Amino acid sequence: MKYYDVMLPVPAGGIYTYICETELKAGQRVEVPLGRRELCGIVTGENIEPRPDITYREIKTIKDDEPVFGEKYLKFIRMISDYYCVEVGGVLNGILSGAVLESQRTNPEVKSFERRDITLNVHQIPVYDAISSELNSGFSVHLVYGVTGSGKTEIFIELAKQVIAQGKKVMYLVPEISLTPQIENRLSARIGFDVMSYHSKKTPKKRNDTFWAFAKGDLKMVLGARSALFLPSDDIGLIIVDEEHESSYKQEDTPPYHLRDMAVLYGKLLDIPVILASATPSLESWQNAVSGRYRLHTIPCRPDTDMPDIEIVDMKKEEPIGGVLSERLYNELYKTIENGEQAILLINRKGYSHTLYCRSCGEMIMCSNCSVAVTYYKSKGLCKCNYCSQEIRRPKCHKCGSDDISEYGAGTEKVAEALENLFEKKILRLDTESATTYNQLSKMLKDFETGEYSIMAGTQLVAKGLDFANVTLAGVINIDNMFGLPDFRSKERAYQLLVQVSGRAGRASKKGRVIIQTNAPETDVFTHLNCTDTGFYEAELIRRKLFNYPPFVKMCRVTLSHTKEETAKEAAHYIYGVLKSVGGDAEIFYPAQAPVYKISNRYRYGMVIKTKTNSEMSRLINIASKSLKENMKSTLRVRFDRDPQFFM
DNA sequence: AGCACGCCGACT
DNA sequence: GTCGGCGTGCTC
Repeated sequence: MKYYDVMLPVPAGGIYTYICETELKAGQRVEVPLGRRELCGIVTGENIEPRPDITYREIKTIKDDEPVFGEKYLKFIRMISDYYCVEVGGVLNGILSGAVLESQRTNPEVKSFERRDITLNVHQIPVYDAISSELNSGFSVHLVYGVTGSGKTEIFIELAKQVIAQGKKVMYLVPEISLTPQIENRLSARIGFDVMSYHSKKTPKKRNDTFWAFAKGDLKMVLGARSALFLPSDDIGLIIVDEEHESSYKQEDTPPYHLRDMAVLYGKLLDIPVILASATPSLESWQNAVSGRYRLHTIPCRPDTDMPDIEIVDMKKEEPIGGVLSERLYNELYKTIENGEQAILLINRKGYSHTLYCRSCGEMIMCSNCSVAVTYYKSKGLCKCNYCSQEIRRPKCHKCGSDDISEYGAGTEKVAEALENLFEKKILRLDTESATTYNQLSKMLKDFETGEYSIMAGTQLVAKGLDFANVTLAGVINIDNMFGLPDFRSKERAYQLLVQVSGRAGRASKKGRVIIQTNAPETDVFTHLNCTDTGFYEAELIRRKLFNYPPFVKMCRVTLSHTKEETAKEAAHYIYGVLKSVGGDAEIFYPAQAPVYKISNRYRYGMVIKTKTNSEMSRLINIASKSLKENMKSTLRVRFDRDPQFFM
């Protein structure tokens, strides 16, 4: 009879000790009683010093004959726990679905078939060779920098084949995989084995199958979203993070991890290579590449493909047609339709949102639980709060009680309406409201491809990797509101979005045109939009250095929330005092109401910490966390958002 | 996270 | 009188 520590998905703690008659190894799953429920957890090891003041209970069932999670995997969880100041139970809860943790092992078939080989071109071979030579030299990070369509995927496939041939496994991580399931088949055909995908929109059954096929079965390569990084396996040989700059890689829930950073950390722990890829890298990765920490591999523009002409239209000199289009963009759209070609229009939603206001007193309609304006969804005929998800059917003014409510601003719906009136044609509207499921989206894309629509107008979704041969015009209706956001990355995001939209036009034989409407044509993001022009990066790095922003400093946003405003405020000031006294040369901002100071009836205060190094940040937030636990009410919630991506 | 215990408001 | 609201604290 021995005592074993078991890691459980319990947010407030995580490690509990149990008695077991059978000999157990770290990494095996067990079912244990906790309070009056039963939970599945992972054995982390034997406990040789059980405490006399606790009556230990017995492990109920042993779910695995052999370990499923390796020692390195368990270490990885502890590292995430330390880095983000989240208990291991909270980490486990946030990275693995409960259903998978409780699942019974399955043995899904992984088919193999004759693979279709492709030879790499002269631009791909040097990159392949450089990375290939380091596949067996332990940990290294490679930043592959090249436009969409430059053939990055082909390079990764060849590298993956090499890793698989050595009996190791490959993780291929992409943002929003649920929107592009075709690539699963494309990869399979090229690899010669089934490649399964793993993401939250898959059915629990399919997720379990992929989990077991990768952990214990014959699945050699998994394609997945953020969560796929946490599929355990003993012999992972390569991790690829595509579109590494995507901010959707940052998890909003606990733990607030960034997939790219976790992939690099895991790669270091496993001592294997990690590939990051993007046409528009994050400033963080770019700086790591130019400083030599990461190897930079640039795929040059293909000389045989004409890059689109990019034109900036000064909207200050325009009288917008239909309230949205410059004369230039209107004429080009007209010409495009007449030539039987297609156009993609980007409508940047942020700051242009369809909020509601009261016609009698002018007040904006706010959510009753949160300090944000509600958003109006015309197609559904209701209002919704994007923070607490509350829906309101008959909005009323909170100030004067009037129900004479009107909409304000122009979202995708309004722009699409205006365009339909101008061109007397149906416009395909593409955004996360009009395309909620993959099937819906898939149908819309197909309808566009077959030429049923001439114009596709939508949010950032239209910029993401869609490839239509007949699209010759890309238009940006509005982009300026992206610059004004209270976020040091706003320029970087605008730049990345513009480069991506530009890449949508003229991808086949026809030359493309890009028209960008703006009120600030002198802004420098517009001047470096061409393929692998690094001018923006150089200028932006200087600005980041000058103003002390990442990648030159480490950042953490501390948010404290409580149902009583005073308690949240007090806690914030208390922590500020603690940090000031131990902070050394760290920059600690005076606490203030969070940008959204109330969410779901909890008041939020926050402050930002900047330090020179990660280890200094770890030291500070660990002190803060401990001090809060000892001196503050347990109902107070603290969140340490390290390397924050969003400031709203 | 769940789940129970416990202490205050309005109702079969 | 009790039903039920959610604040508080614990689970090996």
